[in-house]
Amino acid sequence: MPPATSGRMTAGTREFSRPDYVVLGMIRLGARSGYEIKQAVELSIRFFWTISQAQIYPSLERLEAVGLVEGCSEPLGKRQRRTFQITEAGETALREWLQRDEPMPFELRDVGMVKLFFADALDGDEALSLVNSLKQRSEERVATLRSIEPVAQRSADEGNALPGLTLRMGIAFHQAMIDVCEEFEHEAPTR
Amino acid sequence: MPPATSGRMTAGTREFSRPDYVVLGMIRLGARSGYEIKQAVELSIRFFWTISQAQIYPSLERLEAVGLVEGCSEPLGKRQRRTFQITEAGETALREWLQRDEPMPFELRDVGMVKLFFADALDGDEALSLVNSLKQRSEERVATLRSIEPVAQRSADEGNALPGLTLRMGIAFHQAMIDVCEEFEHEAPTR
DNA sequence: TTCTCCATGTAAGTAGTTACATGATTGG
DNA sequence: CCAATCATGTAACTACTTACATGGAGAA
Repeated sequence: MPPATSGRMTAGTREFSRPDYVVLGMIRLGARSGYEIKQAVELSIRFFWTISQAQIYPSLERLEAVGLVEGCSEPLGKRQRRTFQITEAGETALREWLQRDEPMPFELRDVGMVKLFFADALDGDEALSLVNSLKQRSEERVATLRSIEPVAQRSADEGNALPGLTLRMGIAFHQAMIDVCEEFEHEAPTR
Repeated sequence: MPPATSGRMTAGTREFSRPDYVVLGMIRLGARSGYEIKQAVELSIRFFWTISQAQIYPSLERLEAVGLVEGCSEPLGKRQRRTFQITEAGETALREWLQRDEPMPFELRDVGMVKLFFADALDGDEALSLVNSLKQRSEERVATLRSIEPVAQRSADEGNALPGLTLRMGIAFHQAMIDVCEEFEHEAPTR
């Protein structure tokens, strides 16, 4: 098996890392500076992808070096600022990536579920309280996701419908977790 | 804000990392050697937690050093082998961790959803084919999870009911993703 | 003046991985 | 005898992260 680097390939096929494409995609959606890209990520895809500021600026350099984005110095007053636009080549590269047939691992890392898995070590009521805290966690998540819905609606009106779909997915699978928790709460006392 | 190390704390409260507790929990459930722990993880919690072999042996050393597990040399023939059992102190520490009120981040990292988020850059049919591949991915996942159900049933019969709950959650939220994909497939042509 | 926001850049650290090394055992 | 499995150990690396540094702008 070839080493599974999480993005780049040894050959020449896949020149950019996943974070690079995220940066590229956010520029396409209108984020101009590195700062705005970070903000855009926090406002939108943070529930299934994160990126730290420290990654963004080197990534922008790489993308600019190969001409997928075009940077230009646009200071606000004396405050330095580099803004970026996606190029034709950038659009093409992004679309190529979106259509590329590659493994898309669904990576979940959840201490909550791990605790639940081991929770037979607890007494019944203690386990129930863990289930309840998991349910609460998902309820809170559903609430914050629902509060984003108007934003997604606006972006849909502007021709970007798919962000709304990822939002629906987020809501749907936290709702699914809530349902399982509730089923258990009803079964549990009669065990 | 204190540095958010993903497990240990600077003070003395939380002496062990999350992987340490996973190792401890697996020993409690009957995994004896480091090798068996790795296998147990792959057979059970791998969909929401992973651990590499290289982490396990150092972790076992730490746990043994503080007396949460008791190791003993049990070679099979001339093949070296150290087996472990959980101690009273280990059981207590595990239960304390399970009940500990701490943040339980639900960390999802999914290129599939990222692609979907950006997929308005594609033509309608291209986007549909991405949605379809996401749907397929979840269908496959649901199928493999369903194939584990008998194993979970057996563990439930032996008094460990909660692993089955994590399994149901896994099935439920991949089913939820399938549902959203299908909704979209039905809406999309009429957009 | 002080706080928050805008904006960039980087050094140091961490948590994890892969890859490799070793070697016994079992089954075809 | 060869491949797969059991079993442990570790060095090198990767993909990030946090923390810190700098400084202008606007508002209270």
